[in-house]
Amino acid sequence: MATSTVENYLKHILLLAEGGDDLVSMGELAGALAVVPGTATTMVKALADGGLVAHEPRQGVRLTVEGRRLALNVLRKHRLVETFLVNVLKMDWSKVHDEAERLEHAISDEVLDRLDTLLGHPATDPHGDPIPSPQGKLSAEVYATLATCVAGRPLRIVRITEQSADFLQFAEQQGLQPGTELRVAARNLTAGIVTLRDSSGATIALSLTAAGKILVEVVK
Amino acid sequence: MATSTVENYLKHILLLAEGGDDLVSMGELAGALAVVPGTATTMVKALADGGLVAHEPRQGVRLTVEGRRLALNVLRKHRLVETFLVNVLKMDWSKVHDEAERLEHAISDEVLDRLDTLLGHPATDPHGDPIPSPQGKLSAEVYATLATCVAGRPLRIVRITEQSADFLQFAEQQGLQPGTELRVAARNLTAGIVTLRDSSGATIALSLTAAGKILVEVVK
DNA sequence: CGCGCTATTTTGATTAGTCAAAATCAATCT
DNA sequence: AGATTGATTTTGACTAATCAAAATAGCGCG
Repeated sequence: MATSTVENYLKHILLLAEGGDDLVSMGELAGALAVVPGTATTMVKALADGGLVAHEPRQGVRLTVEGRRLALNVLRKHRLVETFLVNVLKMDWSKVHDEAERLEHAISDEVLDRLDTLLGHPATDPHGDPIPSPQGKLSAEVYATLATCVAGRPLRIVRITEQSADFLQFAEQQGLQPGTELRVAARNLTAGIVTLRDSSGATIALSLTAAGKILVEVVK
Repeated sequence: MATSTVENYLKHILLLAEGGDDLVSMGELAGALAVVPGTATTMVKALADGGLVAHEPRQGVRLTVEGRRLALNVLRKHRLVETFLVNVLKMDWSKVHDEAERLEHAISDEVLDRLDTLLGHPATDPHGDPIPSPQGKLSAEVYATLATCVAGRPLRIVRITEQSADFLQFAEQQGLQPGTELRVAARNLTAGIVTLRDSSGATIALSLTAAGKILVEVVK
């Protein structure tokens, strides 16, 4: 079994490779892991020996097929655990990241699957980030809804999944249409109300049901 | 923060001290932790430096007040996690121990509290072992019920918490009275049925409600 | 072409935890 | 008492992961 240090290196290489090409520099990697560059070099060479990454000296590092498989499994654990902590344990989302950072290395694949079932196979975590599928697909085409996103993150509306004229008209009046950028200001699960704030600073209140019809993506 | 190795040493010293006096020999400790005796000696001296245990050379080791506090916290995490895995995730109880062994070192005190609330502040884990209170009381006087115990463990009835004549008469007819030794043969939560097997090998079926009225302790 | 800047790699040292095997202690048994 | 036995402690060595600081390789620029 990979140590949790190894899992962390793989996960960060995956995340850093997402934006831009898939070759990650030692500087970036060391920064993300909060270690000095020399440490990253040493570890990456060890990972390369184990067949988990390919190291191009002085250029950077890239995941092998096997390394990517492991990295996606860790990322899946991280995001499902975050979803569990927010949706089931009602934890404040600002605290869940650190918690998930430790739990992602401690839970077995079986617990992972059972959590997934308990949560109803969510497609994104509460930040709107996509959860890799069990088969290791990480789709950027999966969208969160306004009902499942935590407050704070800048979002952009991509689709309204409700065709009734009433609803569409209401949405349009509120300025809620594909392309609109906004963020969730507050989310009250017990009251079933989601409050939004658009770029002009105006707030809009929506029922949880209505919010669930509006697909969004995270603005980078 | 104590490393998970330190937490494991403390937890095992606590558990080994339970039966008999509170001085634990290096041999016992090394055996429980699956390390060679020399390793246990080295670690125990380090723990003594940190004020977590008192080491009587050639005699054994005992927890300090602070060490006991930490050990009870770890044990509480272990047993609540086990309860969560069995009651919420419906995991097979034979698998939960190893899982909890890892998770007990990964969850924060906040998650611990929220799990406790989610589970309704259980007094014992699914094995019938008492869960230490948040204040660090580990009561041997807390009993599990036949409704909450997993199958397999040898149990002894200690009390029937139902005074109606009907119920007591039924219990007596089935040979279910304080002192009777038996074990849970099967437990079907969805059907709400618990099947018992007494020392003669006979089986008795009970509703979950009825089983919940019968307090038991684990036979050592 | 050669110089210097910056990122990367190498080197040497450190910490936590471990094992194997040798040394030591204490208690018992003639 | 003296020898034997069994547990405990000590010693020396190892692995994984890290840092600090020195060495090196590329790159662009004059």
